[in-house]
Amino acid sequence: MKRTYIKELGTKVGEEVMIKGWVNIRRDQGKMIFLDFRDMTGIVQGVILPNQTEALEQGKKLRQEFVVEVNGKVNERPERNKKAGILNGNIELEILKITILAEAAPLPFDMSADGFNLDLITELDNRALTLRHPRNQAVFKILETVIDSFREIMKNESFFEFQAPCIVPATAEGGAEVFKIGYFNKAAYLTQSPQLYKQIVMSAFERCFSVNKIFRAEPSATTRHLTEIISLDAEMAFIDSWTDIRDMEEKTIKYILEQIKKNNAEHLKILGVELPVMLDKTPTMSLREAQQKIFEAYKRDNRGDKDLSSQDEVEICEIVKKETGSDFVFVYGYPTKKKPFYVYPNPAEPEFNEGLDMICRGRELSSGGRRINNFEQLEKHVKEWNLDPKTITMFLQAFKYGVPPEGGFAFGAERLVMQFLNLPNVRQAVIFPRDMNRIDERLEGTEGEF
RNA sequence: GCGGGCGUAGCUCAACGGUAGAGCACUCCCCUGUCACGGGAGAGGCCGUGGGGUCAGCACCCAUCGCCCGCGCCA
Repeated sequence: MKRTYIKELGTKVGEEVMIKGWVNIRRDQGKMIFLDFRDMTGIVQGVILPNQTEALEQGKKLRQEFVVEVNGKVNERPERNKKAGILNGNIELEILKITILAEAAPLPFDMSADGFNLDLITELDNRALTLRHPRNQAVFKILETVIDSFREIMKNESFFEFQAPCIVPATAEGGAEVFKIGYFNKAAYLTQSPQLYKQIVMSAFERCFSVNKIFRAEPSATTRHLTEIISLDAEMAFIDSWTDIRDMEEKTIKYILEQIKKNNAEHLKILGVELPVMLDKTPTMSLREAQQKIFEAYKRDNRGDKDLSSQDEVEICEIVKKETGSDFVFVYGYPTKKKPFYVYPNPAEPEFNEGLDMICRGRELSSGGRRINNFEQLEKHVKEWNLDPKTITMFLQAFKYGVPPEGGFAFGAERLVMQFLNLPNVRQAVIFPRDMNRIDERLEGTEGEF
């Protein structure tokens, strides 16, 4: 008999079917047993009636996560036993025969919907098992949608997709710490950003994007840092102003939110979360304006700081939410000297640049902005930033031969999911998170020190 | 890196200067309509580790390791 997926059982009332899946839970009533089965499409309740002596005997052996093949008949439930609002709430499978395909050891923790409340460390130490929980699957399905829909909107907007390299020579970008690796008898590094590569590719293709793993060796043990990150990067030429970048970024996020709403309604329901609100026009302000607003509302004077602190990001979002209802805000205009060499200084006020951050629900989700496209200006910045031009020869070569006014942006995919779903820790948005203290297993002591 | 908090059963957590507890999971028994059922019994602990003070410590003090949260750095 051909396998029927659990989601399809509702269309087979009265028919005999065969399903395959896992035992979600057993409710043993003695003379009859209820069993919930799970496959990749959903859950259904099965019942072994008292006259099915062979099936009862098999049913007694089953525990959670046993893998089974079940033959049975799809019945409409008696009226008083119907459950509204859940898949297969109106039907059940009358079990005729159970074949055990694989046994499962007793679970090391409670997988029930109510009891699934694990310490992060337990969750990650048992990833192979916790990945089976609907709540986790909901998160990772949404991450999948984020990446898919980023690709879709980029392609719809005529961006060319390329794969940036992960192994890079000495890095020119300041900021984040890099991982050094052995490369034959030389040193190389893991990329911390496809930034320079996407600018080179843009110089040939006008518009490009990449979905890339990037690596940060920062000793940051926080709820929002990883050492291995999925970076969603875009770069576009022939812009008139940094506001073109903002508009494209806004359009991108809007599309991603729409796709999540469309494709992941049931996952959002499982997680019990509301997506952030994006208005038609997202509020946009300069760094100094943001700091002024914070000063006026909270009497904390950070006017003059080079960037928004974590608390500033929380507060500016509170202010914007209250004033406009938006969960997003763009902040532009950072001190030129405090940002990477390629960021475009505002011609009217060169001490501030046209860098752009997007903040959502109190956390920075993205940074971007307009870049310098004039070769002489770029060379001047390389010198002023004390960079060795030899380490970015290929990058400079692109600009030597003519590059239009341009800019771009990047999102951390995991942090995006974290903010959209209100997860308390970014590790919950990654199936196999890497951080300072973990590569699958916890890194303890000095054993295997490099 | 700095600051704060927490380490008790497989998991999630109580309690308490004087005999170590619950819920779930596990083993066994009962249960014909449950909704990740219900009832009963059992098993399971060097109270993270090492010191110290006390007649007496899981509890108080010190050290150490681990984890969580915040800050810094960053996306």
